Amino acid sequence: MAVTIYDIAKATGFSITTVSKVLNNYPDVGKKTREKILKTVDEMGYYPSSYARTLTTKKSYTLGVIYMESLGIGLKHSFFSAIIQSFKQVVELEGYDLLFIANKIGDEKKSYLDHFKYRGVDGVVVFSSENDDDELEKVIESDLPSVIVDLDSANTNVIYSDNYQGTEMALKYLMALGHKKIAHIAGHQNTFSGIERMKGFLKATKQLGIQIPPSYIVNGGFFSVEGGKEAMQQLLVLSERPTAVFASSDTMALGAMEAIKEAGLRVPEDISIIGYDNVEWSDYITPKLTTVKQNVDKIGADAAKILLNSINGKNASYIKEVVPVSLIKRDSCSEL
Amino acid sequence: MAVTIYDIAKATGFSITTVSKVLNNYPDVGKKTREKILKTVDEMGYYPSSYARTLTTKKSYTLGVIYMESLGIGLKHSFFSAIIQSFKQVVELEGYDLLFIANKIGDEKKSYLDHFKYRGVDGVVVFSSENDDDELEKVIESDLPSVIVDLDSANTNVIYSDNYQGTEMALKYLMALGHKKIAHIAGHQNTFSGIERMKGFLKATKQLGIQIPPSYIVNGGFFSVEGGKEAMQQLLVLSERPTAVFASSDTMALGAMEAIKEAGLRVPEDISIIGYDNVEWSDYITPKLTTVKQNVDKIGADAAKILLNSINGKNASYIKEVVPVSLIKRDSCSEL
DNA sequence: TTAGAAAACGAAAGCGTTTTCGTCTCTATT
DNA sequence: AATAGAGACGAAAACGCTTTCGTTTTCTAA
Repeated sequence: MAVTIYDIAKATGFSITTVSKVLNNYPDVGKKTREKILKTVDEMGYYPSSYARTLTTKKSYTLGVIYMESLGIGLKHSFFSAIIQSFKQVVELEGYDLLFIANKIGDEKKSYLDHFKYRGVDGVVVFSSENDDDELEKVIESDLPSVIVDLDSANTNVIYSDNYQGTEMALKYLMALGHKKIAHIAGHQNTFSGIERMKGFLKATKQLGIQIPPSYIVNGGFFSVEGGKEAMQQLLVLSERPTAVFASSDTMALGAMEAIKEAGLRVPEDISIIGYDNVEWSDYITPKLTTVKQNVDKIGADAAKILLNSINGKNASYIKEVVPVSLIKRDSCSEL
Repeated sequence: MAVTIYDIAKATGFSITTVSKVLNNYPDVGKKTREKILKTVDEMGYYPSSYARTLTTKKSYTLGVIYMESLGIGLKHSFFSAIIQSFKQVVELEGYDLLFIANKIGDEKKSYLDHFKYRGVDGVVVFSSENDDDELEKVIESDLPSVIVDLDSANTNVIYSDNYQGTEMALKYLMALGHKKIAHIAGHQNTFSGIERMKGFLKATKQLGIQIPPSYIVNGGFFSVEGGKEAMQQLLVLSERPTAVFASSDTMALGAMEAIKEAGLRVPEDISIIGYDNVEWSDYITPKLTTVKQNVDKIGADAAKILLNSINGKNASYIKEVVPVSLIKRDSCSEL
């Protein structure tokens, strides 16, 4: 059907070897020959077959991507889609395409790893905050170059935001405003960022010398608005109500704000709120949400660079990169 | 490196033909043979090479996806990422993987079409609202099966929301509330949805028998918050101010709301606002935004089905599917 | 003019599959 | 006992490319 290297050879009168050579910029081919072949390639609309090529070279210029859909968010989560976007932009420069796979081949359910090997990807990037996934673990421990975003692991390259710095910044800011009764709406504890931010909260709070009663730490579930709302309601009925709340995500912060409003209180006058993520709409809600911003562009781009280096054998050992975050001060916090 | 069909053949003492046959469920192989081979396949951790397989079968079980990044939104746009998500889920069932390509191979910039052919994809899905893209046109007009989302074309399968129905519903709703002075903040007119909603507005408004002065139609740019705000500001200085505004997107509606607030007016008491898209945060802002919801899940899933049918030669001619929308009534509109 | 070096080119093997068609061995039928 | 047919299996070609290594041609210098 499509025109092959043989057609070009026949049309030009040279051998397929020579055609292949000009296609791959080999030096040992005459100038006139090269020009003639190139011209014919163009005229006949020839393009090589990536399959045939990969079959012999063992290099597919394809990167596998996994993202966790288990929470039902997946691509819709702007945190991930933004990272993927910037990731894609840098790998493109090197000629790599992205393959989103299903974890089944044909009829049988196959593991991600098997599927990636089947597809012959050169490397894998995984976007996931979720701990303890067997399939994931197999990919990480395999010899396939990989980088994993927003999760820690000793067995491959990792990159994630500095959750400790983030919580600490938030806490310091709140304390600078005079708050001492600070509560934490935690993200799900099966999630890397949920755990880290919780730990960060505990640590920073100790360092900064403020006492946090256990009742000030409530679980907000899977980073949902509803979860944040319910968590806040628990906080609201406390005899000694917190004056500020640090939520592990903007969605939960939003839920918390709703709960506060429904209780007839105001943000930030009665209770200050600080979120995490700086999602698109955090600047649009009322009051505008003060939040910790993750550097998604840098995370995506650096993840790409790490993976590319790993593929090219330039990484001696596994890289662990922790990306700084920044505090976006808006209107949801006020002085006590 | 990896174990091939030859290794299985050698280990079991059968020929590669027979091995291949059991792998592909051919009937002419003995029961014991089949079992033995299957066992060895499992033990040796064999998986076929998709490249070798595709090379002979011409079937890659790979679908190309294009989405427009020109507006700088791309994957981040929740409208697209939600559709991709549901699209992916149905094609996965048939064993297809998704390939996100760059529009270059190696060093040279190549067209999407060339790249898709190079990669040997079985079909292409394009997510784009943008008219007049040359590269896109080439893909659409090619013999590659394709489906295009949120854009109209006579040369391939298309699927999009019923923008006429959407605008009409919005307008009727506004009129039922007593509004007659209704303005439109239009989306960019190089965009399919921008154009369609504008046309829909004109048409419905005529049918419903209300007069709209030209000054009531303002351009909101590329569906940005900023653009919506500026557009609203133009509306605000009119001698006869509209009492309701239909914006072509939630983002622009949000911008409009900001402009109104800054002008010291209130939504919906002074001006009613209705958006389009039902983005995640439209339920979270104050007041909660009344908006037209697109059925993204259905769009994605049906796009997948259409493409799959097209690949399997089941579509006699090109399909055009228009998906109904629904009106989400919230708090940003009130009776006049 | 000629030997040797450099430049151009091609033959062939190999990559890992699928698939057609042929061969061989049974079993069942007459 | 002979034979037709079914059941199992394998040889070999084909898919489209890359790459090594050898061969031929052309050029340079003595």
